Amino acid sequence: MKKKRISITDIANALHVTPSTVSRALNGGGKVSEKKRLEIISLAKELGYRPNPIAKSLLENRTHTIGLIIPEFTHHFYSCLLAGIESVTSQAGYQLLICTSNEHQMQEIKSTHTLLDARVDGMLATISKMNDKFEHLQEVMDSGTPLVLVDRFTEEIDTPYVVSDDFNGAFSAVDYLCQTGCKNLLHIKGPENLSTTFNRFMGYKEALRKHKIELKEELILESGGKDLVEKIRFCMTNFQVDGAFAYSDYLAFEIYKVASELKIPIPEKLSVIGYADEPISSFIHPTLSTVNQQPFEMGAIGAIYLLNKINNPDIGLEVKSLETKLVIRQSCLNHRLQVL
Amino acid sequence: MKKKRISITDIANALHVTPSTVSRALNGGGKVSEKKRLEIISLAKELGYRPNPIAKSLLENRTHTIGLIIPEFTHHFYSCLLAGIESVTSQAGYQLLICTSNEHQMQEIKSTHTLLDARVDGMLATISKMNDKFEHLQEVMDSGTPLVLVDRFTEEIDTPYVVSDDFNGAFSAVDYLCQTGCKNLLHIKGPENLSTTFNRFMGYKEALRKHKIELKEELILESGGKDLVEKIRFCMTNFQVDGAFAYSDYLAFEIYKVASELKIPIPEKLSVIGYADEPISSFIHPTLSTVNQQPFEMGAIGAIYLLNKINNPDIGLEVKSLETKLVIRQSCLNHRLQVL
DNA sequence: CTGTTAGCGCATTCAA
DNA sequence: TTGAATGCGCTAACAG
Repeated sequence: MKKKRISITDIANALHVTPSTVSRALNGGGKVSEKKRLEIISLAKELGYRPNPIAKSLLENRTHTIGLIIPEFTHHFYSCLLAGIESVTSQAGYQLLICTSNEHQMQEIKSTHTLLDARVDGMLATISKMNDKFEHLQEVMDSGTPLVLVDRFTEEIDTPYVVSDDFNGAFSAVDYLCQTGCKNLLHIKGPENLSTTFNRFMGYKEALRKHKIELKEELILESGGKDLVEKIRFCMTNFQVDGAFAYSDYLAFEIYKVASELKIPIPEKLSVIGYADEPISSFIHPTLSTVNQQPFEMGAIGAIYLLNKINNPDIGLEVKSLETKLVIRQSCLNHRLQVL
Repeated sequence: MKKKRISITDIANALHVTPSTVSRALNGGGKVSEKKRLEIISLAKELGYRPNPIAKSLLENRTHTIGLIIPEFTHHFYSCLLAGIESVTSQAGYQLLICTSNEHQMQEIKSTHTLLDARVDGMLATISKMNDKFEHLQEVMDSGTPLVLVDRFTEEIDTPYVVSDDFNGAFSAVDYLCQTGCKNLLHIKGPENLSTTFNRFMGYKEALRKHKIELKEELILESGGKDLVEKIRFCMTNFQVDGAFAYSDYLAFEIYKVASELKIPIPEKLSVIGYADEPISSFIHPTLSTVNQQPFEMGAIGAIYLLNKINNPDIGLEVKSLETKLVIRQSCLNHRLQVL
């Protein structure tokens, strides 16, 4: 059984004063005689008094709690995001209430309601992949609860966000491939309907354009279906692919598999760049070049934006497209680059 | 500004009844005339009324919230643990309040206070590595807040826990190495003062004893210092090491490095087994054999124990040593096993 | 069947 | 300087 915690009234009774006096003594507000003040404070300490934030929440209509919705926990990207968020919220004295959507819109909607019901002071959300409706987010906005979108965003909702600069991240990767001499560049796209998928694809296209390389539809693969490996195999056997840029590191590993099967050496005959800088990337053989999205910073900045908006609701719309870092490892040739 | 949510009183006023009546109508308790009941319910729905859990918490002295303390977020193990916990708690209608200790005792102590102050209904904790004092956990116990220890535990605190069966996990790994013919078995120990370090070491010893292999002190390495790689190199050059069991996958990778440097082929001349089944293990070359600890299950069971204790404080002490799974991959020879 | 009263723990009036 | 009263939103005991 949870023990009753000692309350302001308990110590008031013990000292034959009223709760109001104790409250004042403890909070410094109002005037309390020095003698009583010291008595009260020392007794409070002795009894291990700790104010009940629940009561204060009810009174102040705020909870010092921030709600977080993420698609899932087990991807390294989200772990880092979470760590970044936690580092700033805990610093600022806020608690973190966490929900997962499992990438399901239904669960995401449920989570927003849970967090709204919990009266969180603000909400951070990475919206799930297949979102096409945003009423639940609008509801959050309408309730007056500050909302910040992280990693993924939608133009439907007019609220601060922090995303990764996918366009330039992809551009820098493909640009590098082109600079090192690749001519036939495979791209494996991400899930449909995701802004990140679109933006990385645009970055890919832009880099090709810069290098005056014709865009070949047959080198652009959707990752959705079951037959991805076959499609990759088909491409690599028929189109002399010498460079590949994948939407994710995991998709890049699919390329590794096919290359190994077809005895195409990486990076000698094929340069590969993934996306996300999963820790695996630096352990796999050959180590995978990739684009680092700085998820920790993303989380931290998102949390800062949220705190800003909580503390000043009229603040202007803060948005950020976070710079990425191209990490070149063994999966890319680079001697041709040095020649340039 | 956070908008005032509509309350039971609002709808009471609108309908010219008292809040009590509304409360009864909405909760089904007590008698309310069918007519009023329907009126109230329909208006509540129309106005989007949602009960304020804060108020209920104050009244009931419980928050439907569970506090969680983990060392950090970014190791895959903890992500899975977290996912396992979340799956159970969300199912049961509990919220998750999360704190990190960053493996620092000070932060862990602060976190317990934060969660205690938040009046969580129960607490799940993975105690940090260097813990030598447990007053803060005793404080949690004394407050009457159910506590369950996960992954790491201490005999100082008499409360339910779920840990991995490190002894048998290690035993099965080393037993396998012995069965496949390894004679000189290196072991890299984990951090000092950790029960897991001790138990895995005991499993190692027991397996050697079973196979009547003499324990050689010089083949047992501490992982603490900076000079680990040198110590591994020294061992491998001087003692014809043909099998290695590391406290973690990452430590196993250190062995990979030295082996590669010394041109000792894995698994032909050296079989290696790590611990934890990090996702990296199945991507690295050669893929690493390891011991899977079932972190998701661990989290889930821990959460179940906690819920049990919350719902029935007098329940007996539930403890579990979770079975591990030996995962054999390319880093171990196995043909000799098949001969047996 | 329904209204009144009281109280969870606290801070903030207003009076004294 | 201190106490008394009020209310945050809700439920429960009691009284009609």
